[in-house]
Amino acid sequence: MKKYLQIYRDLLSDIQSKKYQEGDLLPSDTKLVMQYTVSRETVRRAIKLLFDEGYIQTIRGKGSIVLNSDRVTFPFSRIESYKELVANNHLYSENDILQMTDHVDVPANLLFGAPALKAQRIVRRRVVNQVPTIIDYDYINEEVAANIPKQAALNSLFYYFEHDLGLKINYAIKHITVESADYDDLKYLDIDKHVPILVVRSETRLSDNRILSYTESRHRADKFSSVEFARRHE
Amino acid sequence: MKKYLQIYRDLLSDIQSKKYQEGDLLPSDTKLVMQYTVSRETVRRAIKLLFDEGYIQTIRGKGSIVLNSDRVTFPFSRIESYKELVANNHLYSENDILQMTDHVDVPANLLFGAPALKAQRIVRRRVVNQVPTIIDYDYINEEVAANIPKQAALNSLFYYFEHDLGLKINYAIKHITVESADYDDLKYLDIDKHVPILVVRSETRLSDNRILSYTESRHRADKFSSVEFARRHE
DNA sequence: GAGTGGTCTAGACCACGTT
DNA sequence: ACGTGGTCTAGACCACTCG
Repeated sequence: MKKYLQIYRDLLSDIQSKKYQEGDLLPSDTKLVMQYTVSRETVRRAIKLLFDEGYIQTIRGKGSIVLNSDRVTFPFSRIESYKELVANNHLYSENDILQMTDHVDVPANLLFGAPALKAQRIVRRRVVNQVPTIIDYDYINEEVAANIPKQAALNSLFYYFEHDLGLKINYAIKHITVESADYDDLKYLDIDKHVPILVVRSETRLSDNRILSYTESRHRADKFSSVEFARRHE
Repeated sequence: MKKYLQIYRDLLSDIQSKKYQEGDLLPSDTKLVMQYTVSRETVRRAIKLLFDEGYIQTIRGKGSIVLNSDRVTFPFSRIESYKELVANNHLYSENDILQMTDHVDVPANLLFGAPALKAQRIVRRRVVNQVPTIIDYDYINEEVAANIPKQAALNSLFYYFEHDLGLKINYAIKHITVESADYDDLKYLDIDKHVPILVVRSETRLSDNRILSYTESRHRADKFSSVEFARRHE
């Protein structure tokens, strides 16, 4: 077990359980060094992680202040599976599989500079609190994963990729726009044609930089909300 | 000058100038240690920064691969001033000041757990490539900055805060939704009432955790596009 | 086996805030 | 003056990729 991750998780869990509340100071570097009997750089790695993810604010000469981190909902700047999203936000949700097709072409112009690929196409609808809210079109690179079982698509593709196939998902490039509803949006989301659609098109890559999938996620914009933590650089 | 930042900037500039192209390997840690005559941890700080911001992918046993980073446009996960946005995207843009008012109340329910504050209200319109595209409502905390000159609002509030006032901007919490156009949207953006508005409401904080401002940024959604780099955690 | 990145140590000096 | 976080050093061992 990586030591800095253990310290990070311990502190994070204390923040999330409100043991440390907004405005509180975390234990100082020195205290954590003694408590965990590790070197200071190791402690600082854990602190840096909490800082990067917006859980704390570090102030020199003072300490590490806990910030308000009660912000979830649909994230742009991290990869989260729909299943995780539902769990984190305590939603009630159901999935339909609308289609599963093999050997579909994904043309290069949909991807961010990557060559075209053969994929398995999976179309799913997410029903949140009884309301049809999202249609996901997933194109899974057949060179990475083929013949995906229906049950994996019903449960969570990411869970299947990570736990069953042992794939390491690394990053995605997401393109966000707002568009008009198309025929299938009207049909499957049961909306009026004036309801806008927030569209997230993303290309997901593995740790070895292979393309795992291209996904188009179409959200009823009137049901959409996102909270992001943004830092100022340099 | 911080050594790791110098190394970071040198490498970043080589990436952006295409000296290192997509798929190329950066010099190894060992080479950078020799080149800059610094310790390895210092090199690794620079590499970690490039990794965190999505410029490279590190692969153990192999090296640091340069990724495609031709993605700009409106960012959610970083704080960027409108002026910087325009420069990075090579847009042609003009600003109108629609209103400047002193001593406006910002009620606590607009903020993320912070108490209400007195602010200077600045309303501006951004005209991008001749098209009125964004209306920004800024509420600047009067305890931090008061009597902001008109010229600062015309040029860049962030530039004024950072360079003229010496303030250190740290982070923001942004709330993103899609809404219908209101009366002022129709009037100042000159749009049809069916054009949706992408709304970003954000609370910006300084390094000492004081609130700098609350901002509501209303974008013509049909002109909006954003590209985000997202990582998978744990 | 040689080279790569990932983690860790035990020190050190500095800038800053509080007392 | 003292405690805090920020940076840096000169080592070390490990897991991994590649020829």
